[in-house]
Amino acid sequence: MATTPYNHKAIEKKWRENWEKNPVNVKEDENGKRQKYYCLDMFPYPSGNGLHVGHWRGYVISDVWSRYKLLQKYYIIHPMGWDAIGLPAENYAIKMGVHPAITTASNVANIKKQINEIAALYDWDMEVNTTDPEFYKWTQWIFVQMFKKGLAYEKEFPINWCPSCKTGLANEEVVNGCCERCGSTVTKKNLRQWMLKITAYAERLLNDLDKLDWPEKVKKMQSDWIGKSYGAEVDFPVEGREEKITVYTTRPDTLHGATFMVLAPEHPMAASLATDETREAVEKYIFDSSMKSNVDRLQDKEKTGVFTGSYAINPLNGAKTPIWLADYVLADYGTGAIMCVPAHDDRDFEFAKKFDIPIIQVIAKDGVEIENMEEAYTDASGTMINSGDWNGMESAVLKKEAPEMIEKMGFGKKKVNYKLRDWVFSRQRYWGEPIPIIHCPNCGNVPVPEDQLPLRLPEVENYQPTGTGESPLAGIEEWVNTTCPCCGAPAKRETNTMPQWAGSSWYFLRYVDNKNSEELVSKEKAHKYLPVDMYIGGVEHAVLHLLYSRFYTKFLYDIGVVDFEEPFTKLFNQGMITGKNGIKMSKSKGNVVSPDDLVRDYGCDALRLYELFVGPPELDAEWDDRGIDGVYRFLNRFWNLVMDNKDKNTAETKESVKLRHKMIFEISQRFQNFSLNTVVSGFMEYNNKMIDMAKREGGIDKATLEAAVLMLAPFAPHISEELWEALGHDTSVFAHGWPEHDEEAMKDDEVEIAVQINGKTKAVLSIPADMSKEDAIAAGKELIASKINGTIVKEIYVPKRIVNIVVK
RNA sequence: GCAGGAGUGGCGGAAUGGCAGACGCAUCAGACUCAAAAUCUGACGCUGGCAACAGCGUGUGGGUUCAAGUCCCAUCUCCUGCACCA
Repeated sequence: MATTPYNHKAIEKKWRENWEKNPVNVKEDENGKRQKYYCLDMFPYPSGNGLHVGHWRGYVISDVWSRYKLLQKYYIIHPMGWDAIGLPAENYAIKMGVHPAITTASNVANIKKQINEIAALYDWDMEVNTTDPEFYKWTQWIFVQMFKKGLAYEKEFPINWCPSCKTGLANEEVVNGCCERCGSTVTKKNLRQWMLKITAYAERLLNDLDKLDWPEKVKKMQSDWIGKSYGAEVDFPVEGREEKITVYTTRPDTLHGATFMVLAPEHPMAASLATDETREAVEKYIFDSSMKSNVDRLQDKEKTGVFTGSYAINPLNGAKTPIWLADYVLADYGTGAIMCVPAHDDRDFEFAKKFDIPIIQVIAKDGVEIENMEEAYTDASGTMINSGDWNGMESAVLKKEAPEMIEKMGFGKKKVNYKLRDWVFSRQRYWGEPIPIIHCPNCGNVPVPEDQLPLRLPEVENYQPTGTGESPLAGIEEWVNTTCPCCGAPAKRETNTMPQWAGSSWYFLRYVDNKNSEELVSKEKAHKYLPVDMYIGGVEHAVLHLLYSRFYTKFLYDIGVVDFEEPFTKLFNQGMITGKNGIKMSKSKGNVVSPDDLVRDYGCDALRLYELFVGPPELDAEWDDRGIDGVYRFLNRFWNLVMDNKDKNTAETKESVKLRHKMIFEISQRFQNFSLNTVVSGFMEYNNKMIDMAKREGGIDKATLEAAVLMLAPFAPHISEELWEALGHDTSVFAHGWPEHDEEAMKDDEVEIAVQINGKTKAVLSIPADMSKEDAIAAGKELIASKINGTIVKEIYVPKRIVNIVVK
């Protein structure tokens, strides 16, 4: 037995203090000997609830990976900070009845303490906090640069409005018609807004996804969100009028089958198309639609619509095409008007059936026209029928060629459309960065001069949201009233604030130069330390934060602040830790597991190991406290193994060297595959093997123990440091390099093979590893001779694995 | 509806087409102990058998292969995302 039992409390205390004095991370390249590795966590917003075991997991994953890279002789950028400005923090403050500045400060202090319990490599010199004016100075500076480039602009239009959060929302923040944060049904409100022209970057945001080492799922979500489609705009003359109606279609090949046209009720021409007979119904429909929320529109699966009384002329074949209004057509996509081909589109088919509109099939599979169509034929493959000159063409070919043909015929043009909309960037709330714009009656919108940034958020008595569409800042006269920086005339400040995403869109750049008062980040540091090599966080930010950050980075690239276009080279989404039955941990469910007790009883090292042992890091896992006993027992057994054998000077044997190199090889490979749960099981597996060997041979050599300690260090840094010291080292385990395996030393002389008949194992046989095929088969056959009934038709030998005798 | 992921013992989960169930939890038995805990040793997919052993087993049904959890086709269930984007 070990003379000193494993005492996690004493060891962890000792090494915390030690690291405080002598940090283990190397922060420089040591004259080119090391390369940088920037491993980043999605920074938390400092909630008052503190951390649970689920939060730990992401931070443990990133720290294990950082330390692994450190052992691989990189120097590590591994910072942490606080996403403390914005709605979540403000809502919490309102709930507590305390000013957000106070709650965020105390929450930050609290969570920082909890995060330190993880014993991660975080370099607190790099810390940033989005509420710090020295930080949001640059958040505002970026806005000013965007304004100067015409990418930040003002617009009044009906935006998504959350009646509970009392603020406007970006499209990305609306999930199934509800507020992403609070779940309230989102309504429309006509408001003056600041917008960011993210659509100007749609193509680049889409194309550059190819460059990224990101989960395919996230890339897909982003490309779906950007939603590029190829098609054509087609101009339909309106019978008896000068104006034309332009529709957008991705299926111009089906133009001959267009039997009606539908405009969104919000279309500018909608009301004017009514005739005396239809006017009343049309106006009612337009009014009713305007009263419907987005959710109602989505939920009413039954199509509604009204005939305007007017007709358009199909420019291709001169057919008279009735014009309808219907709210299944979206006003803000394409041109807000569509041509309808009921034979080949489900929605148009449903509408035509309901309102008894003719259906003309123009694509036929194998040239056969369907009688009594019961559903739309949406398969794009087939040949054209009922299509004049186009008859007989392959529809797939025509689909590609039609836009240009239409362009040549002079009644339309090729057109690419995106689902992505510009970003509604202003919020009618207090706890956000003030938008640095001054409204001057003479000069219009003037940005706050850069030397006057940061534009500080004023102290205010009442920070409750007003709900009127005005921010609480609008009530502070002395703040609102100012003078124009251009002409000196009395002017008013913008009172909207920025959304919570503003700071998080670029914070990762600031970590590496967080005290620079002259620049957002110096060119040298940006070049040296950025971009982020590994970004770790939950998948919930797939189209919010991660899209915005890419947009910001591309903009900063365009204005020469950084020399790369993509902020996060590799992305890893960790799975969520849930309570029993996969229920999300939350205070209200009462199923939150706090790490505090576990750290006290089992130690930080044990919890770090267990966080990853519960399952593959990318999958969700149900938390079960009982399992932590297993990793704790492992640590104790490993401790005893090292302590009992460290001073024995056991000589290396061929077997112990083989064991060591196999261990190094297998664990390294699992690390490399990011299979962190099997790395932990690998520790246990080889620990068991080392214990057996030590028992069998009276000891185990030191080099093998050292290799095991080194590889355990990223997961369990405290015990590893202690054991490393016990093995006679006076420098940190992290000053050493990752062990290398030797192919030759791993080779087995004897291997066990399975001997099968028709693929079923009948016996196991030990043979020399280099035995010939013929000999192996002969040996296998001899062993199972009594079980072979029938004639042998084939004999298979897979080296070092299997002999299979095929019998008929 | 569309897209992506998953389905393996009592449980969490392992398996470059090559002995399914590594590793761990729980359970059971034994050792140590006056006793318990801790620790150590062993058993542990299902069915039949005292046993050696035999048969069956990776959601379901087919297929390819000497050999399939793994590849192909079909199908069911669950989770996630998107959802009238023309």
